[in-house]
Amino acid sequence: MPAYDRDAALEAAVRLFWSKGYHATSLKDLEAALNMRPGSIYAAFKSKQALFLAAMERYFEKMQAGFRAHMEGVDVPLAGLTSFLRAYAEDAPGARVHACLLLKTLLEATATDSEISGPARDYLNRMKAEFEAGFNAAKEAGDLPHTADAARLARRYQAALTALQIELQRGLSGAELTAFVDDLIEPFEQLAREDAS
Amino acid sequence: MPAYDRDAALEAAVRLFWSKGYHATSLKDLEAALNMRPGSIYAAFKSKQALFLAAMERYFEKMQAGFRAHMEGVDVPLAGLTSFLRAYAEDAPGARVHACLLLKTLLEATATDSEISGPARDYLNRMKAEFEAGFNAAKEAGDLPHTADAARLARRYQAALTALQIELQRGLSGAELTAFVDDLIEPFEQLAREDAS
DNA sequence: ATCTTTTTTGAGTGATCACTCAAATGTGAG
DNA sequence: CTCACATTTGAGTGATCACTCAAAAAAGAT
Repeated sequence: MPAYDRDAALEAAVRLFWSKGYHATSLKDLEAALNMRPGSIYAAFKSKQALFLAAMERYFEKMQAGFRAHMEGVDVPLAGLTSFLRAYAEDAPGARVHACLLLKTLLEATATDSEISGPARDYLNRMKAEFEAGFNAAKEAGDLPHTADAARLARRYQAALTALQIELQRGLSGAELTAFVDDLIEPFEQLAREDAS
Repeated sequence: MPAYDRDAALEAAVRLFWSKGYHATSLKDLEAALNMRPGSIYAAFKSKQALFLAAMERYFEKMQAGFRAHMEGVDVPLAGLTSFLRAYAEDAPGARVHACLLLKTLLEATATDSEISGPARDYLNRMKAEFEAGFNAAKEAGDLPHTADAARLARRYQAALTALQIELQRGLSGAELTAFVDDLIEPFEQLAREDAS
C-alpha cells in the first residue's frame, strides 16, 4: 500500500472513530469508510484495536501541529492561547460537532480497554505539556508574573478547552457561546492584567 | 417483580453501565450483575436500550437529590455551591473513579444512538437548571450582585464540575487536585468578593 | 389440596461481531 | 510475454450480539 493510501485510510478511520467511538464502530463501517476489504485492512493494520491506536496517534499529531502552528503565527504567546480558544469556538459550527477524540476515548474506555484508554491519557498529557510550553513562553515574554505556575495554568487551560468542547457538543451557540468563552478566558486575561499593574 | 427488587436491579444496572458504557456492556454482563436471566430482564425492562434509559433516569434523580440535599444543609447558598465542588473532589478516591454517566453517555452516543444521547442532554440541562436555582438563591441571599446572570453562572459552574470529573478520571490527586479545585472555585468566590466591596 | 395466574428459566434464534485465508488479481523484472 | 512475487479479494470462521419463547417453577386464590 502506497504511503498516501495508508494516510488517506488513516484519515478516514480517524473521522469514523471520532464520530462513532471505538465500540460502536464495526469492521463493516471501516470497510466502507476506508474502501478496503477486511483482508487488506488486517494486512495494513493488524487489528481493529491497532487501527484505532494508529488513528488516535494521527489525531494527536494533527492536534499538536495545529496548536503549534497557531502559536507560531502569533506575537504575544498569552494572546495566542486565548485566541486559540476563541478560534476553537468559532470554527465549531458545523466542522466540529464532536468533542476531542482523546477525550471521548478516555471516557468511553475506562473500565474496559486499558490498551486504548492508556494511550488516550498519554496524549492528553502531552497536549497539556504543549499548553505548558505556551504558558512558559508567555512568562518569558513578560505577559505573566514570573511567579506564575505554568503547569497549573496549563491544566486550567486544558480544562477550559475540554469544557468548551463539551458545551459545543451539547449544542451551545450564539450569544451564549460568546459569553461562555469569555468566562473561560477571563481568568487568564485577568492574570495578565495583574501582571501589568 | 417486587419494587425493591426492581430498584436493586436498576441500581446494579447503573453501576455496570456507568463503569463500562452503553455499547461495551453486553447482556451477559447484565445477567451477571442483575442476577437475572435474559427472559426476566426483558420482562422487567423491555430492551437493553430501555434498561439503559431507566438506569440513566435513576442516576439523574440520585444526582439531583444529592445536590438538593447538599444545598438544603447549608446556610449560605454560594458557599454551598463551592463546597459541593470541594466535596466532589474529596469523595473521589476511590468511590468516584468514573465521570458522570450523563457526560459519558453524551460523548459516547453522539453520531449514533440519538435515543440515548437526547435524554442525556436533557438530564444535563436539568442539572444546569438546579445549579441556576442555586445561584438565584445566592442572589436572593445577597451573596452575589443582583446584576449577576444566574443562567450564565450555572453554565460556568457546570463546566467546572465537568472539568473536575474529567481530571479525576485522568488520575489527578493530592496537591495538584487541591490547586485545581481552587482554580475552579476562584471565579465564583471572586464574584462574591466584588459584591461585598 | 387444586386449579389459575404470574413469573422465571435457559436453550436457542438469526444477525452481526472481529477476523482469516485460499484463490484471484496486480506488479515489476528479465 | 513469462514468470516470481506482492497485494487484494470476499466468502467463510467461530464467537458473541441482543433477544425470544415454550416449558418449568412459583405464587395466589378458593
